Amino acid sequence: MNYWLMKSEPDAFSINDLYNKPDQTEHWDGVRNYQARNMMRDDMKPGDQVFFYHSNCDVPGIAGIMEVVREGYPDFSAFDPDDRHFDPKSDPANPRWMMVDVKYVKTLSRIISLKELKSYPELADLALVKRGNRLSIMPVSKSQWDFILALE
DNA sequence: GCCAACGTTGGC
DNA sequence: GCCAACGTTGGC
Repeated sequence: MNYWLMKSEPDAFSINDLYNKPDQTEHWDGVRNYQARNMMRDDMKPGDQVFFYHSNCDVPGIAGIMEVVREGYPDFSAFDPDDRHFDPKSDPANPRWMMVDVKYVKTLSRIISLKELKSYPELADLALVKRGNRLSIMPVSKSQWDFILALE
């Protein structure tokens, strides 16, 4: 099993929004970055555990946990001219962008803030805390995962 | 294949 | 709202 962290702006889609979805499941559409796409296409499998990270908000940090329930498949929002993430270069016959489905697992009892995550030497290698990192999906090691969970 | 221009991300 | 970081685009 693998572990991940996925970012979302809570104004657009938060852990509460996921909680309120039918079956508490949603497709993670709109990712338009090749590195992140490759991880969803090649590496994320049902059963993988994922931190839900709230970005670009008052207190950026880890807000909850979700689980991958469907492996990578074409991101159909790329085919919709009315969608914010429409990409005319993504051909339905040869889709450029992929997504996975995720299911709500739990909301943490508190937000574990970016500021706090940066303060632990144990997490120095976590891509999230590296300067300038903008990846919206990143791998988390088992030891990092366990360490962060123990902070709650 | 280089690289300047441009757009986006996301913390602060 | 600012701006550093950085990915993408497109002219050459």
